[in-house]
Amino acid sequence: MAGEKKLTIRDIARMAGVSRSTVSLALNNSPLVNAQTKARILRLIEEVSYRPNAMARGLVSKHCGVISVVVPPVSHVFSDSYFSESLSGILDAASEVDYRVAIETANEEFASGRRPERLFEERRTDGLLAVGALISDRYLERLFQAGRPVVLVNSELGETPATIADNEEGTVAVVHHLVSLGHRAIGYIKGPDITTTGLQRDKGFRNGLRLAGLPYREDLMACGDFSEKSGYEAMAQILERGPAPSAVFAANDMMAIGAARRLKEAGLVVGRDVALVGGDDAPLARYVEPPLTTLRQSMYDLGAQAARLLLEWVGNKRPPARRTVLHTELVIRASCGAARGARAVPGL
Amino acid sequence: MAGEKKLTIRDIARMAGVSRSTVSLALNNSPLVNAQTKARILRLIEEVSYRPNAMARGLVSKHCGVISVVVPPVSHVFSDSYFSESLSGILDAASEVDYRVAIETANEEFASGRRPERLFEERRTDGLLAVGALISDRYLERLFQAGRPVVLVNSELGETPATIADNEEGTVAVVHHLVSLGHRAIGYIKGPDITTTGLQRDKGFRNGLRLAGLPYREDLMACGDFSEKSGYEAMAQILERGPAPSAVFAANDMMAIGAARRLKEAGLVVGRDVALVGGDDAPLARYVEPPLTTLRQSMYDLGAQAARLLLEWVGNKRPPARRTVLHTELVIRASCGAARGARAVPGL
DNA sequence: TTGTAAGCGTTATCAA
DNA sequence: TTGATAACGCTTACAA
Repeated sequence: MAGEKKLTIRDIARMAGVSRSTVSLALNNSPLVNAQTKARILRLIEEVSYRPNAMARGLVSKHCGVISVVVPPVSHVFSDSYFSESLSGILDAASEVDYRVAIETANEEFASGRRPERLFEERRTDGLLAVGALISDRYLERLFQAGRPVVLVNSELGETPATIADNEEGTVAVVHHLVSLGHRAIGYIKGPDITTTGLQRDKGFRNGLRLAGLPYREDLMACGDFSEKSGYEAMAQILERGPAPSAVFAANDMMAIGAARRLKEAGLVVGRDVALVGGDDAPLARYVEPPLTTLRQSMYDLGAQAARLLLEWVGNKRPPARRTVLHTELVIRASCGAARGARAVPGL
Repeated sequence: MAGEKKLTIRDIARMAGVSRSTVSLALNNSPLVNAQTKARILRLIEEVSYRPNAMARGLVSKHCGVISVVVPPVSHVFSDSYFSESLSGILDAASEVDYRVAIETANEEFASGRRPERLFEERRTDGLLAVGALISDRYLERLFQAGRPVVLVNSELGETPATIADNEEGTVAVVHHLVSLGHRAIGYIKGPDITTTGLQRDKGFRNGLRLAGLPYREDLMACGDFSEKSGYEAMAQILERGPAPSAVFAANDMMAIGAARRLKEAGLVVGRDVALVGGDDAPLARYVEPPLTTLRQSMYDLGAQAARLLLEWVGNKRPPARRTVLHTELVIRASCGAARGARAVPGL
């Protein structure tokens, strides 16, 4: 449509009556160019709306202005607030420094086919962010040790730089809260051992019991995989073994919601007969009936912070501090039994 | 770490004892190179794991291997299945042809600052996908008319190529279903007029009533903006005006959930006293109590299909057919009153 | 079928 | 302070 063909730095140089390098210097805001000349060139550039070619720039500078976010290959991965919120944080942090964000799905051949290293080798990305990596994702450590800029969002993997939430401390607080409400037999739906969050919350749960002088009861525990279904099944197992505990802690909200479904089937009313606590503060948590008490970790902040670390690294060529820890927060809602004096927060 | 410095096409040429252009031809699978030579070169490339520099390639080919997805600037945009599912579809379609996907947030200055045109001019993207664009997003038409590859996901904007769902027909089916259950007074929570989906469902609702020989009753209608809160408030308005209708259609699931909250406050039981239907089949729809009957549109498919169209366009340099229409599906769950003989689908 | 050479649009080096 | 000129790593006519 637009009859004009693409302008290059040559055209600008000619139009401004200077050389290409002068234009380049002006463009990159170098102090080596006369302020007046610079202003004149920049004005011209604005007028004719010239845009430097990013690929030509990148060819020389060795930077492409893109960071990549690796997410698990689940089809509805972004429906999970865990990922969607961290992505929002990442996008905001990247746009602050005019970087673009690309998404990579970690399908089966991703690690085995050395896709991440290819991304770097082909110069398609300047750095990698992995959200909710599993401890089996060794390729991330491999990348880090090869000197690639990599930051983990909410997981720990050896020395690889990461942002994490203090889920262990938070879970101690969860137990403390339940105990303070008078609960002594606390059911536990454990998260997967291959996730940092699962491990952290497990440690916290056990510590919490210890601090309260309560025993860790295997008969009240069952394992899940963070899915709703697994929470339902874990709850079923626990109920089969004996009388229902007066309180249940599930390592995340989806499992808590599954557990609630099973409890309801057993004729128990969550919030009255059984106190229930989950984790993550998923959007769903406030819509279920009753609204779910949960251990909130701000995935938005974890994502944004990780992106900032990564971008700094890319800029400085020097890895940042190994870990950044953000705080979790216990959000008390009706599922915990407001009647017993707990501070309740409305569902919406 | 790795002591070896980056290999270039020169190195490969030297090692293989051929010229650079031969390597290039082999790399691009050209028929102009001897099959044996090609095989030998490719084997060598594999052995030494040489990776062509994408930016150098792009500088010549004028393609960067990236398409961009524009999403609204809402912080939790990906928590909305509408966006997250379409993104999954887009990712899968892009990976089929080894393209990468970048995310762009359409914040205030996005359109006014001509960000999208910059992306193209700076050669940072090969094409644009807009998910759930508003009819006020005129910049998308502008881009299309300037010859830029743009495809809309689930919206219509002049001649711009798009994939859409047949929400109008689907909504006619919704009304038909409610009428067949015996409902005559159907409450209506209307979606925003600036969205294609809102308009489609509005047309469908009116058509459905007309086909059933029922009047469109202003007193049973209120407008929302697709948010849970707006659904709650719209329902409140309708209830203030008179006796509750026996059925309510809300133009999307979040508004339906808000409406359910208000109905519950009014002492009405959804699925028994009032039939409720939403739209989108959000993940939440099956978790609320009772599970929500909804008009499903597969955002995954809409996204994937749009991405395929876009990528074809980028490849061929020729715009695809103007529109692709995918079907919606009425998913019947308990909120519609299984007791009246409707086919019920379990909540999970 | 293969090699030579001329770009692609920048940045960076080094004189002037 | 500015201007030639040489990279950057690849593709593609064109020649051999």
